[in-house]
Amino acid sequence: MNRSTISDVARKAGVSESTVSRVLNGTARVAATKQRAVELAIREMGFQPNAFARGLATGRSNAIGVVTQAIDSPFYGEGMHGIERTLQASGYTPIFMSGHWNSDDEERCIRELIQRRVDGLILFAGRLGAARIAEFAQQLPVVVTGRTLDAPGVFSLSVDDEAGGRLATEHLIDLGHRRIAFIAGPRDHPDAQARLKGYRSALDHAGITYLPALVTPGDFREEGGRLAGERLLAMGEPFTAVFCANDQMAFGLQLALHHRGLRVPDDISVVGFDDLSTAAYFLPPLTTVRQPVDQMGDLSAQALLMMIDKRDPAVRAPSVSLVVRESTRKISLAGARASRSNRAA
Amino acid sequence: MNRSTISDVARKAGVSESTVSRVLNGTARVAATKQRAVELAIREMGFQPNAFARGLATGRSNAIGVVTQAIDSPFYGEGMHGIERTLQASGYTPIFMSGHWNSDDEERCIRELIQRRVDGLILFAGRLGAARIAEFAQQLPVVVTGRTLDAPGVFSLSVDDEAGGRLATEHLIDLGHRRIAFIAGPRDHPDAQARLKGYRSALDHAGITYLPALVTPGDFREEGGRLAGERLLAMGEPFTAVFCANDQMAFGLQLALHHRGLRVPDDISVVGFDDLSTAAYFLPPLTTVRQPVDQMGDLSAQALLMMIDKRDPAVRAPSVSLVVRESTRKISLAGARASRSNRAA
DNA sequence: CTGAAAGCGCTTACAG
DNA sequence: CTGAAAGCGCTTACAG
Repeated sequence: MNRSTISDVARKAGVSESTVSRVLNGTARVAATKQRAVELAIREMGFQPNAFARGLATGRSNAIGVVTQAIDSPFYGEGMHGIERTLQASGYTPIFMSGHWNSDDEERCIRELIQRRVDGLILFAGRLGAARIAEFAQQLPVVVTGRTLDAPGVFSLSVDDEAGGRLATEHLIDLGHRRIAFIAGPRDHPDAQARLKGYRSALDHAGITYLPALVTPGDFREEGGRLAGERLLAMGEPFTAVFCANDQMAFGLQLALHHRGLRVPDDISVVGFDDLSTAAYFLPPLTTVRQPVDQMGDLSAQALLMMIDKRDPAVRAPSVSLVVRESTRKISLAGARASRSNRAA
Repeated sequence: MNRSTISDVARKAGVSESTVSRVLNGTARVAATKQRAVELAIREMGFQPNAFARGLATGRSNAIGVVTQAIDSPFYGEGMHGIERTLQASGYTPIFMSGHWNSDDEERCIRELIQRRVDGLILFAGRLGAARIAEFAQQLPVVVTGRTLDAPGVFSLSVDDEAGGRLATEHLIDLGHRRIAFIAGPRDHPDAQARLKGYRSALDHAGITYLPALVTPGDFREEGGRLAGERLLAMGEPFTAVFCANDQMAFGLQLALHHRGLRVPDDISVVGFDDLSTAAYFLPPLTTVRQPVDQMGDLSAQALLMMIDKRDPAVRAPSVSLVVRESTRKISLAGARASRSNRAA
């Protein structure tokens, strides 16, 4: 418990504290003999520099605050993994905090992180208001993903969600589907709104009329997808395919279908959004719009690192693409299917 | 960027730094007028105390180090969620780091955390050697889960994995299965070893001979389960059920079965271990041995908090139980199934 | 109830 | 190449 300090090391090695600090940080040349003496002392005493003292002296923490909505989400998990990966290479430690889908918690996290003097902030697909974010950005560099936000000190990185929504919907249309349901994301999520827009735009282009009864909101989680699926089935409006605003809801939806005895893709085609790594392991493997979430994590970390270095963040968001697997199929017995899903409701 | 300090606040409020510190921490009575003046100054200046200075002065960080193997794992995700939840209620901030399934990284994480002066350490289902852990435990309280480790300063919390392995296997035996394959976890994971032991013990009790050809190792991840499944099928040794040492491998296994045209549970019954929240959403919903991972997180955090308080950690690990869902079924056409799975190989 | 002062453990000009 | 000294921003006995 009685941890040794730099002065203990200095005494043992017969040098000054300054010298110990220099070998610790490699910040200046030190005579080879002293260097060795210090290193030996450090090893023998098991000395571990106190990051608080260091941070207080330097004004830097070598830590990055990362706020997502949940530590146990597959979506945020992949994002955090990307962030962790690129931060590690540069000597920064990420501190992950969860906003739990409400902006109060999100703001609390940010304050905590600022007190801990993180050198920068990544708000990964958050929902805190733009004004608040802009305020915080006056104190430290911040990058936001999943939205576009123009303010000094903030860099935003987001994928073309609308194009993704269009891609998914067009794929279903190409397979002959006309009655395509949509399970939307939370209304206040910018990316969720964009995906809905893409869905409607694809419908328009194909001359398919938009039916409000085929659109129902979800919460981006499995349970929300399941519930949405049940609502859809109860609605009585026939459909042969459903596009879900994210993969997790697509998983949940399929449980609802399963309970009704409906099979994917035989009875209903399903498309997701994200391409979580589990999408390929789901049964049937899920057709989805790929947005490389881990790569978004990498890129956001890279951008932040550049901002901390006072450089311009020169990264570009990856583009979305359709990954066709086994949850979608050409509509063959359209009438039968549609009526069957109808009857089931 | 020019953040205000406690002395700025003191000047503005017309009091001493000590007084500001007292209202900040509620550590002593302060005259109501001064109290208000200080609070006002704090608000107006947007003052945020510097956690480094505070930590240096108090010797405490109000942070807990948590090392798991991966930030994007569903298993560790649930554990981290539990930890986060109970820590939040007590004002501690968790710092999550990932060991990536190798003890070097794990040790690096611990050192980093110690430098940041965390007040305690939770090693959640890690694999670092007992000796190293015991050493670290001399510096700060540590709780380990998923293993039993007797050393001063460490508290271990683990579920009865052997009983769980027995439960799963007995369930399959009760359904009439005799040729039960086992996809094991990493050899160096104590909990993985215990589950294997449970499997063998159940077999023994039922008078079923243990067939090495039906046991193959995995890595606790989906891809490892898929690969293990392919090895099992290639082996040519017939089986009608498989017990997987965790849920993620059970998911991966089922992709391999799907690719061979084998259906669960019609052709093969599958049991997992953990009962991840996704297990209920998988298709078919997975029969599995439940160990409440989030609760293990809660409990480990509670135990650590008690240790930090110099109290005896008085928590007991939850017990495991079998959750029967739809991935297991009574063997009916045993011969046919077995030979079919054989032929497929 | 309140303030002056010492101290926490580092880093970093500064002088040599 | 090296050391003495000041300073980072708090907290906390201590004295009143």
